Amino acid sequence: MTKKLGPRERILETASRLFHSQGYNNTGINQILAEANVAKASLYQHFGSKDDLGVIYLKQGREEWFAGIEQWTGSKKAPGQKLSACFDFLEYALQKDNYLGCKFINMLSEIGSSSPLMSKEIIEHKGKLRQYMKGFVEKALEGNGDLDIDFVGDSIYLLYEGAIIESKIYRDTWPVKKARKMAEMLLKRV
Amino acid sequence: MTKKLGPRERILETASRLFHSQGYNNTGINQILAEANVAKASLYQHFGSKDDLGVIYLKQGREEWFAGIEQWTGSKKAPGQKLSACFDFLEYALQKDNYLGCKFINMLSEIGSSSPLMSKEIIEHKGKLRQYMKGFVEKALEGNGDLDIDFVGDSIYLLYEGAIIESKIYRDTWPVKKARKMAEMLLKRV
DNA sequence: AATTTTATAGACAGACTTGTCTATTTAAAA
DNA sequence: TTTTAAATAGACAAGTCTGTCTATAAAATT
Repeated sequence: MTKKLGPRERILETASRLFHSQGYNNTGINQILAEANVAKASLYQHFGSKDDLGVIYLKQGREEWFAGIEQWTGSKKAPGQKLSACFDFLEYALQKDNYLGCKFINMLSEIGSSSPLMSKEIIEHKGKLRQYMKGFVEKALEGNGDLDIDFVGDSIYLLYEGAIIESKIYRDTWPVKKARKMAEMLLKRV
Repeated sequence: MTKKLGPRERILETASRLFHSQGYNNTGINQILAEANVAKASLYQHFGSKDDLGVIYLKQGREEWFAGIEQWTGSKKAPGQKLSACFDFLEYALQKDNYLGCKFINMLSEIGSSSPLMSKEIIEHKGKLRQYMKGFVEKALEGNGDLDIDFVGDSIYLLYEGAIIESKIYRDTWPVKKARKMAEMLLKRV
C-alpha cells in the first residue's frame, strides 16, 4: 500500500534517519546511497552537495516538527493547555526517537561555523519555536498588567530547551515532566 | 616566564582548543601535532588513541569547570548568592570562549553512542553539576517544610542548561541573564 | 662518560571521504 | 514508435583520516 518513493524521497528519508541517529559527519554519502538504493549521480542531481542535503534535511525537520506540535496543541483550547501540549509532544517525540536529542542542536554542535546555510536554518527554527511558545504565554497571561510576560515566556522556553538536552543526556523523560510542571506553575501563580 | 611545557601538556592544550572550537570530528590528529609541535609517536605514547585523548580532554574540562565555578561561588556566603554566582560564572565562561557552547554537550552530539568512555564522562559531569546546584537550592530553601525542593532544584538546573545551549544559538548572554533572574525568583518567592 | 629513556621526523598502510565522470538501462513523453 | 529525460552502476580522482613503523636526535639517569 505504500506508494513507491522516487530517488529524491528515498535519499531524504534515509539521510534523515542516519543524520539523526549517527550524526552528520559520521554518515557518508555512500552509506546513504546504499541504504536508499539510489545511484550516486541521482543524489548529486537532486541535491548539489552534502551540505545542501543537510540544509534540506533541516528544512524538512522543521516542517515535521511544527506539523507535529500543531497536531498536539490544535486539540486544546486554552492557551495554558496548548503550552502544556507542547511539552507533551516533546515527551512523545523524544521517546519515539529513543532519546537522540534535537536534530538542530546536534547539527549545530557538529558543523560549528563551517556551514552558514545550516546555521541559518537552525537559528531560524529555534527563533520560530521561541515565538511560538511565547505566543501561548502571552495569551495565557494577558490582562496581568505589570507582569513581565516576555520574561516568563523566555523562562519557559529555556526550560523547554533544557528539557530537550537533558532528556538526551539522562535518556529519561523526567526533565520534560519537571519542565512542564514548572511551566504550568509559572503560568498559574505568577 | 611561562614554564616550558612537555609534549603531553602541549598536546592536551592544543587538542582542547581545537576540539572545542572546531569540534572533535573536524579536528585531525595531524593538525593537533602540527600546532602543538609534537611528533606523532609522542601522541600515541602518552595517549593510546584519539578516543582516549577525547576522554582525557573531557576529564580535564570537568576539572577546569568545577575549579572555575568554585572560584565564583567561593567568595559568596549565602547559598542563594552562591547559586547566582553559578550563573555569573556561566556568563563569563561563555563570553570568554566566544559562545562555543558546552564542551560536553557538543561532544555528545558528535559521538552519539560510538564512544562509551566519553559518554560516561559526559553523563558524570552533568550529574555532578546537577547535584552541585541542587546543594545550594537545598540550603537556600531548608526549613520551607512542604516545598518540593528537588523539583525547584531541577527546574533551576534545567534553566541553567537551557541557558547554555541557547547562548550558543543566539550568540548572546540574554538566556543566562533571564535564567538567573528566574532562578532567583524561584528561590525567593516560592 | 656511558647508557637508557624520551622525543622527533616522516614514510607508509589501509581505509575512508566528497564529488566527477562515463556508459548503460529504464521510464516517460512526443 | 521514436525521442527525450531520468536513473543506475561503478570506476576514478584527490584528498582526508587514524594508527604503525623505522631511524635518528636530544635528555636524563646511572
